[in-house]
Amino acid sequence: MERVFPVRDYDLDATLASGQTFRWRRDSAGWTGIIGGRWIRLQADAASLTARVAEPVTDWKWLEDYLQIELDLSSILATFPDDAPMRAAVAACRGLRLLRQDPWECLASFILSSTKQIVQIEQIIALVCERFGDPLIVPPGDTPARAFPSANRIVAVSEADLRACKMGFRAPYLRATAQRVARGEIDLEHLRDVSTEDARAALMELPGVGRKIADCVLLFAYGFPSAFPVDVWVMKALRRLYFPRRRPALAKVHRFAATHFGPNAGYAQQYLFHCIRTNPDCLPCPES
DNA sequence: GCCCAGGTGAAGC
DNA sequence: GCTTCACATGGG
Repeated sequence: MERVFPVRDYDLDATLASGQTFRWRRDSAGWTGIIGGRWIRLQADAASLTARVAEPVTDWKWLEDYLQIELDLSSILATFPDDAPMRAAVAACRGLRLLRQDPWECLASFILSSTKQIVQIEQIIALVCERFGDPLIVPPGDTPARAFPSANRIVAVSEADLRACKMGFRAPYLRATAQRVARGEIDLEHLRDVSTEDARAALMELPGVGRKIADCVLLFAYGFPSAFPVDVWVMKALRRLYFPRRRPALAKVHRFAATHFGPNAGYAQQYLFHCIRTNPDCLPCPES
């Protein structure tokens, strides 16, 4: 079954390969992934996205929500600061979008992300899904696919079996956080209804979740627009662009981000991240 | 061999 | 408050 969604300003490649999600695979047929337990293949054309699913669908809201198809990107970009770095970043990857992902998968994925390259994060998550995820229905002849394992499922896996997925010291963090979720000690759905600060504080109570990972989940799963994850790449970009010849403390960077990048600071952050990571020279260098 | 990767938590000051 | 360090594993 197939469905075409007209879109403007949608760079599917940049969106699915910008380190906000880790399970999509691209080949000649397009991008193949899993959303909410459904196998899906996406193909981008100049003015539309074509979605193919394995089973009939009547309501496509789950996909429109995930891809943020209805979002008017230009109104977001208009809130970015009008400075040379942001102009360069938007010029380099206009059409990059933020997805609206499942909170548990996003949280678990980013717990596994610490001090790992994106390729390795993808490998770890692929192993976890292959070994512990439920099989899904795929079109006849396509590669088998599995769901991202639930928190309950992760709890049932031994730490040794998790470590065997090459996640190293992150295994106890993932398992302990899964326990909190499985026991209902944190309600990930409820976080949709609270303030950014309260949601962040709740996430940071979880083992293995600090400010950076919390901000990733706030931004990529819940859509809190001011969440501003600062990893080594974003720090590198900010230092070069806005703090030349300095080494600002993290707290200072967050204060700067909150005032300088506006209400959609998180969106701006993703543009900076994707730009500097894909082409270190794409952002203007003030002096040097 | 080296340094680095979408970091966090504990210990020390 | 801040800095330093250990924590696994693999890429370049």
